[in-house]
Amino acid sequence: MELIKSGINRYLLPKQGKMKVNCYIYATEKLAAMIKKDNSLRQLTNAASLIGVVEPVCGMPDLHQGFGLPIGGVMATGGPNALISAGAVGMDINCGVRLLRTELHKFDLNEECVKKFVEEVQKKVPTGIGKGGSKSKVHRHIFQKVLLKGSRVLVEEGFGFPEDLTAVEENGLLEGADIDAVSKLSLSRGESQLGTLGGGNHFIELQEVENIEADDLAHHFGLFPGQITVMIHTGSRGFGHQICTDFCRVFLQAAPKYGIELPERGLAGVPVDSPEGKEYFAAMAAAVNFAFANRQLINWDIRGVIKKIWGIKGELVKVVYDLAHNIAKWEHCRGDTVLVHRKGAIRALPPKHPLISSIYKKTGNPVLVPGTMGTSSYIMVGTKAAEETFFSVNHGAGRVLSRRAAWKSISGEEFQKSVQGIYYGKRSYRELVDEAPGAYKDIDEVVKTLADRNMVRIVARLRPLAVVKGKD
DNA sequence: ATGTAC
Repeated sequence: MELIKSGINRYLLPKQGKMKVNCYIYATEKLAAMIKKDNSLRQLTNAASLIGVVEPVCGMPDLHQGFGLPIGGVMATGGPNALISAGAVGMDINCGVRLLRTELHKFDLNEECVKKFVEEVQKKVPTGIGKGGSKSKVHRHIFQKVLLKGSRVLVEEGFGFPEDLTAVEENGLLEGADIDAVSKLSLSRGESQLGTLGGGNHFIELQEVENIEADDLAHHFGLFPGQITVMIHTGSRGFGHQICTDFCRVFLQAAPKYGIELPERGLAGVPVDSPEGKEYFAAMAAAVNFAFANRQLINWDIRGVIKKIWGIKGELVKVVYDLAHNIAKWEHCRGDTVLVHRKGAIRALPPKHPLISSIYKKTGNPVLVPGTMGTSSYIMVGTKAAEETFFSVNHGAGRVLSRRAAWKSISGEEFQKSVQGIYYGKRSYRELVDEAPGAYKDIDEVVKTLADRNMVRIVARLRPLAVVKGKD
């Protein structure tokens, strides 16, 4: 597939065949070469062939093949033919990241309390998939309320502070959720999973601020050099997964009725105003709210751990920000209101944007980009130039090896070397190798791609000290 | 990502 260079770190995949709009891929030369190796460009052109799609379909520098839309894909739809696609949001609805900041400095930590942190978090937060990872401590009536009202419910129930809510995308609530739109199976899978981490790439990481690149912004975000932070990466667990599965089936069956031609099964979509489209949106919103609340509850557990180990009050552990990686939302961009599907992409609103939470009006919303379990994470902010991607930027490093390939090609020795100095508890090579840094692209290069285009500004870099991961 | 498959 031919990519035409089109400005700094940007390639045009021109409209051809059944495509209705152009695609843009954001990559350095090196990253573009990686992106060409899997099926992700084909998937972007398929998305660009859907009815009602708005130009351009975007591929982020961490782009890689997924189900339907690739991970790192952004697809907006609009106008009378606006389509909604469950596959273009992804299986893990509102998979996302929350960052906490403490008043601790790295000099306040020693090896012993870093280990203690991991042990205590493992004790408090259920991890892994299936039964072990699904022992929620909140009552069923809270679960149902959460689906409709988001993370606010947990604050009301005593699992957070009102201040937490102002530091969450959409204040932790996507309006329009409806429990009747959610299958019984989703509800039964979800009700025991609020406050659980999951497996795969989900994690809780203890970090230090290793470098600050924009003093003014870092100061506004409450960050200082050497500071200890905690990053939470998780989503809507089996609840969102089941909703995606349910509606992919519904959409696949309903699409012909609306005269929608599907370039591939994973992109199955229906008009957003159709009964099926409305029902999916209502179910997706419930999963979005579940995931915001999931991170809020884990946040609360971490406050407990920090208090136990360092004696620091929960109020002094603040939320920097919390945002979604997998979501579809109506957003205002370039004089239009469009339904932005982000699948492995983050919203990065520039300063003064009307949708930004008041606390970040002056700076733009913090953009949290996790690295891998062995490499640093980044905090950035979007600029006005991010308008060309519907204010979306890359969400992580992006896989370069599949799980199987990682297991086959990364040796125990290589794995150990790549996570040296990072405490990850009593987890084996076998359990973690598919998350090895070597299975991912170079986060520094990925982040630099959009920074060099001035679509983002780098604020700070966070170095991992310890990580809690679930068993698969 | 995920009761890793219907």
